[in-house]
Amino acid sequence: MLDINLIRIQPDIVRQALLNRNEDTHNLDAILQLDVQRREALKQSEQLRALRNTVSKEIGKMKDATQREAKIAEMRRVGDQITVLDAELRKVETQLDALTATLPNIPDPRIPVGPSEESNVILRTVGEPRQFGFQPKPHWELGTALGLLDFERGVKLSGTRFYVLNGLGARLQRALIAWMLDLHTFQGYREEYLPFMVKQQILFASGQLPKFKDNLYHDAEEDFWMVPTAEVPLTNLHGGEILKVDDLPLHYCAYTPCFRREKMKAGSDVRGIKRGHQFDKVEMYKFCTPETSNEEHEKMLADAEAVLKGLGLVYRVKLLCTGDIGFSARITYDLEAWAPGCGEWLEVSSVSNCGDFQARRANIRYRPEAGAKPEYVHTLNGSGLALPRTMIAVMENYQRADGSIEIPEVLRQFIGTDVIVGKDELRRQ
RNA sequence: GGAAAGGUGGCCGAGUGGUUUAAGGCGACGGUCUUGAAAACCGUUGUGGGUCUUGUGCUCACCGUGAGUUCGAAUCUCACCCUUUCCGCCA
Repeated sequence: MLDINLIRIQPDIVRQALLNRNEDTHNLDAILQLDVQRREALKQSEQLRALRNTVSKEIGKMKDATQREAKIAEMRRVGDQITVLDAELRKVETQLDALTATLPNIPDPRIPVGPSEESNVILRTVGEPRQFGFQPKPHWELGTALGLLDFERGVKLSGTRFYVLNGLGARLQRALIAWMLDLHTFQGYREEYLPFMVKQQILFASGQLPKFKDNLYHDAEEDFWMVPTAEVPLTNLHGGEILKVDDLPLHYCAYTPCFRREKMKAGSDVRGIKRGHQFDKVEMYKFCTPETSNEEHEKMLADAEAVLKGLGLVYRVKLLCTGDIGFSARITYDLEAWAPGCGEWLEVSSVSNCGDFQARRANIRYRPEAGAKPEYVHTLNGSGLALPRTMIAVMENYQRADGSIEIPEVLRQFIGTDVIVGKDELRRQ
């Protein structure tokens, strides 16, 4: 949520931000007008309330019955006026809030301006793609041959784009989760186990609602919404709180499944486990002061990169442009891992600084010093990492000519083997 | 799911329609005293909005949430949420 004072005083900044994001600006003019109406109605209503408050107190002390009745009648009329004004005020406020809630965050001036992903900038590529002495296979071939992946049974259970991980396939994912959480804990993030279903308000605060309702799953009868990312419950962990400045920055990490209703383009990403309605992710999250958020953002990027480095994967770092960053973000780095089998750079992480945008929606503040007014914290989130795509990168990069898959060093103690050779070995496990 | 009791400031806790402008206490902060500290004493104390004469300013709202009754609601009515205890069910 943007500060209404900012919108009022510097509407041009907001207008330019919308244009840079390739979004239209007509809501902005409506907001400015509603804001004027709101303050006018509020002023009138409050003046009448002030009058009623003082007169009502006098009524309580009045002895003269006639005089008393006259004042009561007068205040009854004032009350009626207040009722009318308040109804008007509520209407205006509802409209104003609805429109303000649709305004995205203002992009950081450091990011490239551009209407679409074409304008994203690749900052660096880390590592050299491995040279294979054979044609590397895509993970769906490797996985099914080794008995790690079962697409048919996934479809049987839940339909297209669902899959089952078998045996060491499931175990590889669990090993990745356990190792990543341990790594992040070592990096200073506290591990949290969170609800996977949350209330509607929680999704509003992190910025998914109202705009992206179509991408969410929810219970038809109860106010339960399936989380699309751990960022949602993590943002709201401290919702409505005034944090102690000495406790900042707060670092959290969490493993959750993620549920996303996505309109999948027919024919794209159909094969394999790259994109589905359900996937697992380990997430990092920070609450910090405005002064440190840029620095914390860079550190979080390094923490996400450490996961890729630990796994020995080749990746590149992308700085997203104004047209491609998320609704709540001011600046976002994407990390893309190289997958030689399917020949793609796979987005495995997105590391964003949301500034005070989510903190306003979730009302998360801190007191800079004793006695000072509370101010909004900054919030940051980053994947560390998304599991299916990390699985793809590991499987495809560590495959050998005979179709077996070597296990990255760091995962061996979690999975209990150095190599996945095939179904026969699976049975012996 | 059933029954009962509850929900008031950072915390405890009083408050059943009008000196409540939410008592009192604890804590915290500031001051006096002290070589220093403690104690004692004095003072201060939440959040958000509006407004201008930017002030120790004025004003509105906030006692779980939302409606309602009333000239006036923490207080009365209704609905809902949450907590605690007991019963039932359950991995």
